[in-house]
Amino acid sequence: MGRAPCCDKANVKKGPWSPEEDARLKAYIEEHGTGGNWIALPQKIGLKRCGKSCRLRWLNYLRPNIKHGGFSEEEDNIICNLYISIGSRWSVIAAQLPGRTDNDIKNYWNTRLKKKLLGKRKQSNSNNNNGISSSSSSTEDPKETLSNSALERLQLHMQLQGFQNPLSFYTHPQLWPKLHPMQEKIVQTLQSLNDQNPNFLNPNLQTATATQLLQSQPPKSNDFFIHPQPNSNSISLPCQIPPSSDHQVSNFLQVDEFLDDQDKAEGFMAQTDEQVAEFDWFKEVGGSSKDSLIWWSQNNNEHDMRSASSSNSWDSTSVLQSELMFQDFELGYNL
DNA sequence: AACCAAGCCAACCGCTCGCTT
DNA sequence: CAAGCGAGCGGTTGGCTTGGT
Repeated sequence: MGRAPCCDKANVKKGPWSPEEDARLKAYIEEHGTGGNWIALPQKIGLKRCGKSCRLRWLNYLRPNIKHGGFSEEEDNIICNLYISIGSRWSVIAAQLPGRTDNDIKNYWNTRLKKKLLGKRKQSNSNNNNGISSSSSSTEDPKETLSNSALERLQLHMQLQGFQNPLSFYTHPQLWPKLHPMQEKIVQTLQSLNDQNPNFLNPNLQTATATQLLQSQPPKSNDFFIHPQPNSNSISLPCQIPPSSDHQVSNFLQVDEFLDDQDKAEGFMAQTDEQVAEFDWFKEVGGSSKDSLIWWSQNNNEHDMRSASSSNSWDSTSVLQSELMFQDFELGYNL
């Protein structure tokens, strides 16, 4: 069935709202409320606007107690934590930040917070390129063919979730569309680290604030969350970070040391061209992680314990998301 | 001063969900 | 049960601003 348009597009004004329109809409809603029908509202007021547009204007701008800009470090941390935990569910994230709108948070994440993390990567990467890894400089480098969005998702996922929660995804083979050989190396190495130091991953961890959030606002039907499997192998999942910033930082430091060790460890260095490429890729992700994790841990260390919403647990985002991510990944690598 | 690129953000678009008929 | 509809959501776009050359 076709869907009828919500309004007569031809007779609807688009673009920025004038102060007069704002005033009319605000005055009407403050006096009468929305009446539960946004579609009919603009006609009542005499505005040539789509009902959806009115709703958006009210929610994102005219509504009382709206804050614009000036995000605090604490808010940054909450946004980052929740993004990693639940993904781009901006309305859920916004619900944890009074006065903030989903649109604001989404814009803030896309324009600043994400770059705050990835910017470190670029800086780190350019430094690395002055040294080793010249073999990946070809324009045919598979990395270059990976779409930016996929690369960002992959990097952020690896940086912020993977290293926070190193095995949450990788130790569920049934969830893997297909593993890149480098990912297998990562998993193996992290497993090895965990074998050496059981505290590297702590299986006996507490529940997630983010999970609780999602229980109050359940995921959509096509979402799927990874839950602990009591009978799984030695490394139980998900590896939720215990409610101690010390633990968190400790894990960061170990990852940091791990990455440094890998930089130095010739034994780990790839021997074939393919392996060199893989290693370059790993260094790119890993190198960025180091810096970002430092930033992350520092900020978390300063602020995370102050907010109940600032969860220290790291539920996986949906498999759908991960699969899409790896579909892009596969395309990029032509796996 | 002029031009260009990047950053930023308000607003739009199209989709899904859930309620009503 | 299916169709119709509005609300809500997340992704994307377009235009303004800012900074660099």
